[in-house]
Amino acid sequence: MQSFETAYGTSPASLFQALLRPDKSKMSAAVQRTPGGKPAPGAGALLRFRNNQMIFNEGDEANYFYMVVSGRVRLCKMRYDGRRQIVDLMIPGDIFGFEYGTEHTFTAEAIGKTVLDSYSCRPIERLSEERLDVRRDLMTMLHHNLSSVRNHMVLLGRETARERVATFLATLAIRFRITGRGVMDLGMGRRDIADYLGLALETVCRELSGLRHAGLIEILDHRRIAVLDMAALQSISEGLQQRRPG
Amino acid sequence: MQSFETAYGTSPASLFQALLRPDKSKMSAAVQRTPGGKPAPGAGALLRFRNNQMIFNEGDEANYFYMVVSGRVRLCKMRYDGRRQIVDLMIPGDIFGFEYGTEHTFTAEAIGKTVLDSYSCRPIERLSEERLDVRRDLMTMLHHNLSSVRNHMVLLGRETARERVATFLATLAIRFRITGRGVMDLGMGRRDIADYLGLALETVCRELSGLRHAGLIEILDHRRIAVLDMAALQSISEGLQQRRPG
DNA sequence: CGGTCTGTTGAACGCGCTCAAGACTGGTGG
DNA sequence: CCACCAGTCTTGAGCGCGTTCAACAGACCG
Repeated sequence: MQSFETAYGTSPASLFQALLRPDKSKMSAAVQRTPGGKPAPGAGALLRFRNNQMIFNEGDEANYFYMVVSGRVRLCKMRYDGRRQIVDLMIPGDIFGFEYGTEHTFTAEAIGKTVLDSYSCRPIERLSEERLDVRRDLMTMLHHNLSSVRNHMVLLGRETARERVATFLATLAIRFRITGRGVMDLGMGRRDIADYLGLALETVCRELSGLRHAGLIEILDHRRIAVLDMAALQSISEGLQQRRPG
Repeated sequence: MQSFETAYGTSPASLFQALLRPDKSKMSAAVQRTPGGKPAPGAGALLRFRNNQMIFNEGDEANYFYMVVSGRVRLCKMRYDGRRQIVDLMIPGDIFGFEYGTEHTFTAEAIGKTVLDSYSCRPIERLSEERLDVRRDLMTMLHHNLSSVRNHMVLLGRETARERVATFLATLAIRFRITGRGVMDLGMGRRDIADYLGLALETVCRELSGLRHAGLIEILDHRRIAVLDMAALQSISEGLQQRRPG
């Protein structure tokens, strides 16, 4: 079974291993990594956030970017009437908030108790002007973000509720390096899942119950879910399950 | 009234004016621009596409990128069962297909008769290693794409059908530099609009009819729409119209 | 142990979808 | 030039998925 303490996101962290290499880096805020690969506080300032605490707001000046050490972070867009869309979810190891422009284009909030490593944007911008590999990593990170966000657009535009929840679970499992069976800590409530998947909170509950009754998952407690049949989850996620008979 | 011949996309074209500056550029494939700002064929190879013709497929090796000279291009993702989500729409002046990675992460297809200017990726990658301003423009373009795609996620996840169609029209009008009243050529059919907005084709028809009956637009023919009340369109787009009484 | 927040389940509604028919458009060949 | 035809658009009718509203159960925390 996967340990949550050592689990961390695929996305930009691995890319940034080179970027933030302490030995070669001239940047003072270099990230130190423990042998196990677990993200650990580096020379950047460690910040602690409580549940639902705002990290930065859409429109704020972008002077810092962050790496998740523990907890979860939601990147979201709000509308005046309270409707909310989570555009990305950050898990330990993920990096967010780096803008080449001047201000943040989304709001970032902590989900649960969250620890972040924060870095000033300027040094890395300067570094990227000196070093080719740093530039490549920044570009790769941006492209990776763009690609994953586009995949999520297909989910929001063209998937059924059941498919969305299955995709969410399968994708999260992969990010946590769970291949077959395994337990994972969602680290967030139904409200956040719903706003990420573009569904009502109650629909998320119902679909999770449905997947449980189908024997694909087990709901250990509100936050922790055991994946029992990853293949079936992925099958539903890809729409191979009873859609359009014939 | 806006002339379609001189209209071109806001997004990356203006950013790339500096990038592809012919005088300073060492790249042979420099874009020449007419005084009016209209995108014109440069030293890049001119390619002509017929309606629905594939430009490149998801997974294809990414050796070229393109600028739209005339026509429209859809960037889309397909699912096995035929469901389709258009992740971005390109209008004249827009640039697409530049990947810092190795392969394209989406499919590109021409909508209607379309002319593209094509450029090899390598020269610009080399150029970006020499010139700071080129790097900045590439980064800015990527960030712009990321930001606009995230805005579209809010539409797909949290907007009503009426709001989506109003947002579509208002956004397109702005891209065509229409401020108050004006006529614009959508350049695409209802099917494409539907797949861009995550709706059924019939729903797009109904909502367009609704906006017409409300006096906000006029449908001149299948492709051309006159915007009569831009403010009202934007008001609906932002959800300020009768949602949640009280 | 009480209070509040979160999750679950049921019932009913309604938005947007599906299915279907008809109108319109644009392109083609006689 | 017009007749034809295929493709696209429009509108109607009915349905169903996911939402809303509501009640209750469970979990967490002081």
